[in-house]
Amino acid sequence: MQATAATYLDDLNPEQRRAVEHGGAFATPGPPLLIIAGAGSGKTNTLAHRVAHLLVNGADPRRILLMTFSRRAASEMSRRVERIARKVLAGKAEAITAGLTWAGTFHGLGARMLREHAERIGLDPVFTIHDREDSADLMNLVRHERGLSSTQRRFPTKGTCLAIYSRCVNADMPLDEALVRHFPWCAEWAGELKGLFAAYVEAKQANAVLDYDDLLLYWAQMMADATIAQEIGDRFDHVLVDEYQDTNRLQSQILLGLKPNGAGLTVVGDDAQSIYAFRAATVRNILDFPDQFSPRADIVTLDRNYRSTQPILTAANGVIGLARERFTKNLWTDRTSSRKPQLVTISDEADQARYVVAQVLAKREEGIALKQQAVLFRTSSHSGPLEIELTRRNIPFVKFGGLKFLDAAHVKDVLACLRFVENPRDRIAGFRVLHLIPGIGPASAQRLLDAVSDSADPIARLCEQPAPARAGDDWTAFVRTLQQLRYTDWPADIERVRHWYQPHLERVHEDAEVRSADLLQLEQIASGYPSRERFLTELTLDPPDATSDQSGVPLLDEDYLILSTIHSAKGMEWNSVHVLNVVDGCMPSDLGAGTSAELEEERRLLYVAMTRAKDDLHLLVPQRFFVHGQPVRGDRHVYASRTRFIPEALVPLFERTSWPRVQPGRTVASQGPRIDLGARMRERWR
DNA sequence: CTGTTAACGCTTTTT
DNA sequence: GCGTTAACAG
Repeated sequence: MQATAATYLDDLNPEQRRAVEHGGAFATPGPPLLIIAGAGSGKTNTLAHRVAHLLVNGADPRRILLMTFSRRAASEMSRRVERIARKVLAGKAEAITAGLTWAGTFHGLGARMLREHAERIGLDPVFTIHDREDSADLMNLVRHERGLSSTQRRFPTKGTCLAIYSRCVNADMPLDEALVRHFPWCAEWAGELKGLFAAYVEAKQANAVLDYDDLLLYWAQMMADATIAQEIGDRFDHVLVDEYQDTNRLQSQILLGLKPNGAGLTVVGDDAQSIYAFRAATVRNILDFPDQFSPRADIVTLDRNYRSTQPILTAANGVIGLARERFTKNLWTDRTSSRKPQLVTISDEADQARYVVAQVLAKREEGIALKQQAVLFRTSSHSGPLEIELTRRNIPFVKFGGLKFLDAAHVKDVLACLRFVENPRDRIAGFRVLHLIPGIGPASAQRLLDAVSDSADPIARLCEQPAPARAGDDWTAFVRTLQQLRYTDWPADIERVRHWYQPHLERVHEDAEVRSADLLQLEQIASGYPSRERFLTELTLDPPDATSDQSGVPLLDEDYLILSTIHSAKGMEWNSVHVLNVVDGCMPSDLGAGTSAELEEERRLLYVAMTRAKDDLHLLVPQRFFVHGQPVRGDRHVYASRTRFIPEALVPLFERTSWPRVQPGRTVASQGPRIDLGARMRERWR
């Protein structure tokens, strides 16, 4: 290696460097490697250095498979790789990292792999992908057809059915076992469920659609064939997987199919941050990884934390230290500070929102941009009161996680129309579109779909159908649009759909203007994709993940506060972090406190939230919750208590405060505004 | 058969 | 407070 080339590794600590240089600096793949990377230990940086190191030393970027948890993580990785590579390769770096085309999520890469091999595995190459809601709709259809919607005793809902199905697939678990372990209340329906799932699979095949699980399942099945597995495995010299603690059985099968002896395989993760067991991720994947190979995979542990101050880390270690299972490492740092994390008692959620706003504005006065601050919560809806307060005070924010723009009915309508012309066998899409036309209800829609389903060109056949009795002009307009869409013209297609849809939008929805703006935005997004197929696929697999108070994400140079579910905050960091509702019932969620495994996952969730903070951490404990489902001015409430994950013994690791500050002898009414006013004055001149 | 209304029940985290 | 489903009238 040239002496100058090594300088880009100089900033790494010895363990990081060992991880980066593992297997020798050559184009030939080395033995398997497991990197256990604690929170804030420079994991992304290390992985990016490893990729850059491989490239600098002659690895072919097109032969590197990089699997990350989200699309965002993949592009962040590519960005960093390029930056590092540029130090050595200067102008050539960009061209080389541009060759890094196999970087993305398991699901995204799976879709691409399957489309490439579609013919060989008997899949229609124009298959479309169902998101969760579409899958539930199809499940519901099948459920209905099989007479399961009118049973004497209530049959599980479509959502539950899908969850059971998904669990079986992702955990590679027989139905009976999945029922006993995760859905005991549905066990009496085992026979019916089995029949339902068989019919659901047939329906998907008849419709030429894949659901999320299929992308992994088909891929894994494809890898079970030795010939294809070798062919695909041989396309890659290096396979790197990020966030390995959050992968499931199916994903580890795929990985093993790609590289049976582990050569060129690198996985990175942290067993203490495993928070996706609810979708069948298993921490066993990471713990058992080394022993799947002989000789055993090498392990590098990164336990030096560069992110948080010592008091924050000590508190987080305290929380995770009470877990039932010991973890593989203890984090340490040399970032000293005298400031302990705050444990703040507040009266209710409204005060919680006011407190956060006051603190956030105060921080900004100290020079910490809003973007450097985040508010985290267990459940998307927990941020409701805060969102109202932020909107009222005109503070811009962006929210990650929870309900997405793509889940809105009007957006789904437009997408369904595009999906239907792309894949006319997709009955769920077809049904949704036909149903929009006034005068066409469920019966007519089914009849129309039946009439064309056997045709070689269903769209053409549909256009020839006589107008349904009460549809009239609306039918004519629909047919005209379909004919325009038969041969794709991208992105003009989406504009045509929008024009056709506009009158229906205005007829069905009160707030047509707002929704109409959303559709314009969708059209904007669409223009960034090269084709209709790519747009539909990638939008389903990587939906834009932020929503904000204005429609659309604020411009990049604007400053805005980050609101995020803890799950969506994975891998991120901020100077200042507020965690909402650190009370029993929210954390752990009372839905997730059933089994001890679920409870442990909730504990790790709090750990993940706490370790996002660099300098300042506030855990908020509102004492009173208003109960939902009562008259507007209702006063029914429950009292909550501090989360069980911070028992009395851990309290000394925090600074306890309450807000508004209670002074003896004063009544509540006389306290509030004192702290707010300063901020409000400043607010005026923003 | 379609569209409207009333009652019901459930309610996390995400690819 | 929400969306979904069942019942009912047109």
